[in-house]
Amino acid sequence: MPELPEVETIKNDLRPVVRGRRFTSVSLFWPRMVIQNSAEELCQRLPGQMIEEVARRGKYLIFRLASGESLVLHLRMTGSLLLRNRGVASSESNLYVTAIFGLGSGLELLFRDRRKLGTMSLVTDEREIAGKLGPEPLDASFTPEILRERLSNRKAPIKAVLCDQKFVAGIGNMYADEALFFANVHPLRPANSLSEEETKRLHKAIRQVLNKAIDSAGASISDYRRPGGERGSQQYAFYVAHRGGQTCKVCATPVERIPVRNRGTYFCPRCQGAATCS
DNA sequence: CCCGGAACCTGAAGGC
DNA sequence: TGCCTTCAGGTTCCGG
Repeated sequence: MPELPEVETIKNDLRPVVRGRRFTSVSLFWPRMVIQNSAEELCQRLPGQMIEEVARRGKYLIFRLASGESLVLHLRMTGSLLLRNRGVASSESNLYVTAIFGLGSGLELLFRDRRKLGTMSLVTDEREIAGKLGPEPLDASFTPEILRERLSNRKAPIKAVLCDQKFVAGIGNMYADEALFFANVHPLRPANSLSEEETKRLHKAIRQVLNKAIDSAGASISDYRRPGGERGSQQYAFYVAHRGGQTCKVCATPVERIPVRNRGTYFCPRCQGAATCS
């Protein structure tokens, strides 16, 4: 599941390769993935446009075009991007392809998506999408004080609030579990019940967990691959995420799995205390 | 505004 | 072996 560290890795890998190139063609095999505008409009307007920059906002990947427009992609759960040279196609890389972008001199960017939930749109202003998101957790402007203030009027479980993209952008199921573990906070705690000390720990844990995952090029627990096809390695370093039935790396207590808002949630019942008291 | 649940999707995994 | 059900989770939409 691509979250902030995975999309950041994709951005870092793509940038040196595609910056300055033009979209020479686009083929859509699942037109419903185009949102905001129509598939026909995107196919008409994108070819010929030059890629000035590749950026990330939350879990969105953004191709900033010289025209001022932006192509905005979201990989959702099973989407991935693969760079390849035309002609060296393997049958494996042809699986689940929903779109192919031509990038000139035989280079292609494939959008692959087993469950077809990924999206793309061509917008005149990237803020049409990025503007609805909460703060970037790795920005200097995201301070412990900002986090505490934003938590103060939310009483939903802290796990659910961390996964809310309008609250903070880029955190999903895996990294919410990891951050709560390192903050020693139970995932079911009401968000507004965290003490100042716990909020500071959570702020620090969010940054550490995300930065460490970026250093590891993300976590390939599902379909996530880097644009060159390589896997990330962060999944091997998880403390609780997707480790149900295994023991806590800190205290050896079995890691538990519970549903929180219908999302599989992993935590250590000893390190992360109780759902109610603080 | 806040909260919880359904819908969108389909391969994988588990039960019988 | 094979059919059937359930699960996976990011986002959007809807109702309370």
